[in-house]
Amino acid sequence: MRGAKETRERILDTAEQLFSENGFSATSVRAITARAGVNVAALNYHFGSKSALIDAVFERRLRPLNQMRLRMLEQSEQETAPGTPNVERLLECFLGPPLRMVRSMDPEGDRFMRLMGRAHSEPEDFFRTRVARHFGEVFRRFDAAFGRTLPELPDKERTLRFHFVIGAMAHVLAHNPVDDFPDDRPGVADPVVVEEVLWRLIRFAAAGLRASVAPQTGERL
Amino acid sequence: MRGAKETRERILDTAEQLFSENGFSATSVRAITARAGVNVAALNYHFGSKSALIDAVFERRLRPLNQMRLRMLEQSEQETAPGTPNVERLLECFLGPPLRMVRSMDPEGDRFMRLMGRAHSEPEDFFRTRVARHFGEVFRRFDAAFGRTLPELPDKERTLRFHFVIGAMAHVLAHNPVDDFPDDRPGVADPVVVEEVLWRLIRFAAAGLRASVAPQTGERL
DNA sequence: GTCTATACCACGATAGAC
DNA sequence: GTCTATCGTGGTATAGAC
Repeated sequence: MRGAKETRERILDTAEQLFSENGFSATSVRAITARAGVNVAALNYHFGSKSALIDAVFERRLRPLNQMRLRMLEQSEQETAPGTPNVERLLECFLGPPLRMVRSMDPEGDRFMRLMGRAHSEPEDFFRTRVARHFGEVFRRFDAAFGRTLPELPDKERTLRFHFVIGAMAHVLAHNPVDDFPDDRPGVADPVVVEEVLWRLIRFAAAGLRASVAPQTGERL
Repeated sequence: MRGAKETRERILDTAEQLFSENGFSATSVRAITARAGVNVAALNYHFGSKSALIDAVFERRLRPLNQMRLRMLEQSEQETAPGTPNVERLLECFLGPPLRMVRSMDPEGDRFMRLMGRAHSEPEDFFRTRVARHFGEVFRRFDAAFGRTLPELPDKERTLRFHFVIGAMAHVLAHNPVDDFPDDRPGVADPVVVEEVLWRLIRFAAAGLRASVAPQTGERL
């Protein structure tokens, strides 16, 4: 009746929507296939399992997003060569694509980014094995770039601070306080609000990354 | 055969352990009751549902933790009266109790804090309705305290930055990069490492909170 | 009031017909 | 490629022992 491509894509869309609304485990494959108008077994045929379907949902969105991050990173490094981009510029390359995907072009981007934030705290081996597979290279590339921009910062300290930035980003993506931010509740799709929050996050993170590595001893109180 | 108190407590302990190891949905009530040595219906008798059991697990740990936070906040405000505590001091009151509960006194604390980090990204209404019920007052109290310490910062900006701090904290709690931090892999229960990471997070967050509210216009690139 | 035994229905996954 | 039938397991509800 329909082409295979179409069915696969529709299952993907429906799954992404239901996952973002109710979470992964609360969403049954029967609910997905029912709304997509296909048989339960069709899902298993195309994806093998519910777990693999979740993989596919992430894969579809994450690849272009991370490609965008790396492309922006390369461009910013070329523009500033032979020097290095400043911290704010690096942060925009890293935080801009995911933040702007929330409530920008398509409503699907919004849904998916809520999923992303959520995935950062999934059961032990979820984030590590699935998301980290795509995220690993991006993490290392940006971690190295930060190292070039902040050469005085010890490696361990810088990497830990990068983790702090990722945590702040994930928190914003998961339950976005973006909505509650302005006084005059704009439309949820207002790109101005996203841009404001993005730059406030960049400024916050830049200050944290640039903080001096303190003497530490006897600092309590 | 056993007292009700004992059974309830044992279910709670077992559930906390299994939840932290495998996540909420991956842990079946049958697995919990089997390991606890009680019947499935005993769980439903004491807690009503799996969802309510999750509530109870959080309730038991979160109450004393937030009491500790508020007690430390009050003490720091008394000690600095009529002035206000500095940002670092406030952050220690807020971040210290949860961070130190990881790998400090009892092994249960470790398990539970992984759960806490995980809960920050649960399906839409999970964190908001369950955890936020206990967390709401603490959030408002500390948000107000930060407002007194950083009076020049606009309210919206400060609250958003507080969210960034919470995100960084949650990320550290969930998958703690604490373990990977030092070169010479100490015992996982080493309180020195926790204290180091705590202070690095405090320093990072303090710098971010103190960052100037920028002119913003034309800041890109 | 505290708990066990057990039944109920929805879930994820699979085998096999078409 | 798609569907039907079916299996094992999940959360929950009920009956009744003590």
